Amino acid sequence: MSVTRERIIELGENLILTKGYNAFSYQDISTELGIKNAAVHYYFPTKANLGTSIVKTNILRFEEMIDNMHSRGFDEWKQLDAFIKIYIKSNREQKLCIFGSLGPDFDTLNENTQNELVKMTELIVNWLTEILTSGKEKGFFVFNEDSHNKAAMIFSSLVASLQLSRIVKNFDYKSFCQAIQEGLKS
Amino acid sequence: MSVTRERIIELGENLILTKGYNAFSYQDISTELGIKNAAVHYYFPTKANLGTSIVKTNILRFEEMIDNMHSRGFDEWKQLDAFIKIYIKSNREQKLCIFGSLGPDFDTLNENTQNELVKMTELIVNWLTEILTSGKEKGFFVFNEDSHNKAAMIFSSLVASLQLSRIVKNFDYKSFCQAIQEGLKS
DNA sequence: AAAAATACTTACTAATAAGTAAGTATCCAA
DNA sequence: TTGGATACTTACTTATTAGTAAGTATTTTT
Repeated sequence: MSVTRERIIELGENLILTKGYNAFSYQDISTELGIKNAAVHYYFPTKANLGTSIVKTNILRFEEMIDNMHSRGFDEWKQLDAFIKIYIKSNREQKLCIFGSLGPDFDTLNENTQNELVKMTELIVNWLTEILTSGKEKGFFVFNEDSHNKAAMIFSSLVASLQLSRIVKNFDYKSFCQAIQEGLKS
Repeated sequence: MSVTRERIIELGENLILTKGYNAFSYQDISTELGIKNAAVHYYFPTKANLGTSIVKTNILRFEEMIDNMHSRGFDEWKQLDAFIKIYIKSNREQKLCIFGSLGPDFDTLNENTQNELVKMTELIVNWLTEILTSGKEKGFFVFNEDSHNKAAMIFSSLVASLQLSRIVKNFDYKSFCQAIQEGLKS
């Protein structure tokens, strides 16, 4: 596949994660890549097209990560830890996550992009629910809440705390993530 | 103060909570109010001006709520419950909260708006930290985490789950909030 | 009654946005 | 070697945006 195409997706994603979907333009991408605005339209006729592709890329990336973890025989703790590490990395790079960034713009998104975002979100929350459930059964995790609610809690915490971290000074994201994990022990 | 001015703030806030800051325009407001675009500029010369006023209004509203709860002698449970009820109401109205909506757009906001948003966020998180601390001291709340992390967790959960609720079908927001509160008992 | 403040409208400007049609250069395959 | 696919550029259009300058009607103050 085309290198330019991939760089557009990468740059578009970064712009969404820093400025938000409705604040970035094709010009932002084209000037950064040293090409013309129309060249971006060559690969992605509409912004909705690009948005959808970016979410689809995120879905693929997540599915690959899960497959990879399964093939490596990761237990529930390791899987959760790997997931949390993605957020720690995002925080280090001063970025949000795709859900936290596109979520508030949901109503302004194209139907296809909305559908992919729904797909991605359900994929993540359902996966989290499952590892919490099986981890609890195995005695790894201790919590009283319903697994789905607990999954939503952990996911929501990670998502919105990326925003908190950018806004509240001296917010210790790593310590926050540790607290989430510690909370699953007792 | 002017009725029109207040309706602009109210409408602007609603637009931020549904479409996001960068997706709404003065035209959205003026057509809804049956006035001209320039009339909105009469009250708020720039969009940054309006944004800042909206956040300031939210700060005032929050401070009034706290004062009100203090004068009514609300204990920590009742205070937390009142806070959570705001989110339940937002969810019922299919809205996000101002932090969850402006957070992702932070870098695109005017400096004054950013400062107010920081102020509001710290106000909320510090207040939550305080009631968690004193509630724990009194034996009302039971949790092992550091109060500040726990406050960030609860706040983040409430914020991002408003987004989750719009995106994931069959998400039971009330049950989710109950789970948060139950989690403070054992 | 005159002056001034209030609450707008009219009629714009300048910038930026997404998007497109038509053209060009390069490379690869038949 | 020629035709077509690929990867763009040039040069636009149309729409929308924030923002403004100048004018008008109404109310309030002096």
